Amino acid sequence: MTTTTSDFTEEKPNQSYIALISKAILASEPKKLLLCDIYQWIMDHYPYFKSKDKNWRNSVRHNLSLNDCFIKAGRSDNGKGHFWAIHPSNFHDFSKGDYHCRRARRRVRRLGAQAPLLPPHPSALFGGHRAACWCCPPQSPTVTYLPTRLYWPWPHLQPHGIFPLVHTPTS
DNA sequence: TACTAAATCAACG
DNA sequence: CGTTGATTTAGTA
Repeated sequence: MTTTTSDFTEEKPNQSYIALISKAILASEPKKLLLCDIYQWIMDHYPYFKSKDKNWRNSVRHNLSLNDCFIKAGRSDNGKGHFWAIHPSNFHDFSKGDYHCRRARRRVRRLGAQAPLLPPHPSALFGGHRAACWCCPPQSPTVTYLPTRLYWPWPHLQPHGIFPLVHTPTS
């Protein structure tokens, strides 16, 4: 049929940017995407964002940078920026459609407002290292922190499935 | 009303 | 591209 109903005025989806970004990332096989691919996924699935107005891209970048639930997961091969992934502490909730980012935002933190970061659940041991699993709910209430929020925090651990290792931050 | 999460606009390196 | 600040808006207590 013709695409004469080219939806000039497609309504903006009532989903948060966190939800949109997360869906894009989770829809990918390695569960990580480059910024440009996040753009593309959102445009492919929500025609509203195909408009000339590209301010929404700023908001996407803003959310990636600001929210702890997004972490950088390595660099692309040819300098197209970072891969973006879901923080393990949020992976399970996000996978089930709960996109509420309860944990603190980077930089903009309020006293006592930072929720404790959940550890990976020790489902197995590999080479003396605790195995992390992004796909299973955390089960260990004993560990109380994650080393870092910006990068995949456990370079020696592989989540459930095929994930690349990520360099650790140097700070 | 006050508080907060999210959205928006935008400067900067 | 990625961070960050400032401001506004929407939802809720």
